[in-house]
Amino acid sequence: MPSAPGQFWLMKSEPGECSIDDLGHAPQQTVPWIGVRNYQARNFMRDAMRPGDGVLFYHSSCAEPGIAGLAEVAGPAYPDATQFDPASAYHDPKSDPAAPRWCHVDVRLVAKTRLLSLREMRLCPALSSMLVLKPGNRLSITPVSAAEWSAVAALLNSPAA
DNA sequence: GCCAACGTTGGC
DNA sequence: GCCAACGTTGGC
Repeated sequence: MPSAPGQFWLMKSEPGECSIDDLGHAPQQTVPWIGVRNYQARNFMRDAMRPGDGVLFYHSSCAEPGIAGLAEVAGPAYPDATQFDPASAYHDPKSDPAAPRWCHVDVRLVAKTRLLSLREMRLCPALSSMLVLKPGNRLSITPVSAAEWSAVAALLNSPAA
């Protein structure tokens, strides 16, 4: 656990792209959070995240969506190199190298946890305010309140429902 | 594979 | 600056 993170976030990752185990096997257990092409999510990383902030690592678009581990923001945001790579799926021809449009932070593993499934999250009244549970929410990065973070931590420390 | 939600694009 | 069309996300 981060000792005293300033803020908390939930970050979605498709396990086929980068799972919690992929994060654990990465150098320094840290991955660059490349490929975000949504302005709101970018703004969270660029303007609001601080090194040490707590991250709920969430598996999306998979058989068992849910929180798979805890992580932390490893450093400040910097330009996403893939936006200038024509061979990359994340290439953005409209981005000006003199004023890069997309940036990202690095994310470091804190602890792999049991899977707190989306289904179980929905059953917990203390989590009902979480943005990720709102119908139709597709934002890949969402802020998490201290109360929500604590409630998630409590659920992770108890057996699956 | 379906489909609802919603962000982005582009014509006007 | 409106808004319809389109593309993407992501749970089911």
